[in-house]
Amino acid sequence: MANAKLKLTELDALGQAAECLRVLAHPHRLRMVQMLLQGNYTVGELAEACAIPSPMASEHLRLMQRCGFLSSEKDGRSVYYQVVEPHLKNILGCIEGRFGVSVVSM
Amino acid sequence: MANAKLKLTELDALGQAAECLRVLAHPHRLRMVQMLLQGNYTVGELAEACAIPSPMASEHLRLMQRCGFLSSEKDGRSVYYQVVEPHLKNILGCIEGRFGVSVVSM
DNA sequence: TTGACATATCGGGATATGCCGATATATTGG
DNA sequence: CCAATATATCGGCATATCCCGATATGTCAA
Repeated sequence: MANAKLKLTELDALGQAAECLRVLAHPHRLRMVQMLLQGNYTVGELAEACAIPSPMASEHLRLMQRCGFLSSEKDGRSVYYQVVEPHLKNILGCIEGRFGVSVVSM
Repeated sequence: MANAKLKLTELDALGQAAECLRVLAHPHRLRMVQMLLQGNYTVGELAEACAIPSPMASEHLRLMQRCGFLSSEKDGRSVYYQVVEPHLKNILGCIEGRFGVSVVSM
């Protein structure tokens, strides 16, 4: 396999990609992204759906916001988060294709 | 956003997905997968492309093999690895779309 | 068989991450 | 103002991960 034409991404860019994947690589954060791809939710609603206390949900959301996945919008004493990274939809689609989804009423 | 119909993946399945993403979330492992999606390479060739010693490449490859991403095939004193998880192609496609690729002769 | 090479595995030290309790900062209603 | 609610932040402990040096296994060539 020597002297082949390869399409490669620079190693430092792959370092950034790895950082993004590490941020995504958590079950609660994956569920939050999965929900936010389908609608608007507050910190408290996301926390409840993950069965974790709100402060911990807030930390996860802040982490995803700092790496450019999410943005937030304040409304009264609630804060709504939205997905702003377009590639997340595709990646979540991969995960859903591999690990399954079921329809739930919330 | 209450009483909406949501498509959700079970939390324990998302835990498995998160494990897979953590395995993938490393620049050297990403480069190895990127190369193996385009051809067959030995441990030594992958190590050289990542600028790391072969024993470390071997550890990365074993990790990816244990979680079902890769399989290996021995040929003399070389070992060739291949991608066996079909979703990796799509995920790497996302990463390349987001972080870029360039054509390289190796 | 010996020496060289390719790959695999082991042990440890530095660093990062997840989680939790506690506390802090808004915002609303009474 | 006061109490209650929603969100954010801080300190620290337990654990996991990364990387490296050293060693082990397996294969070939002479």
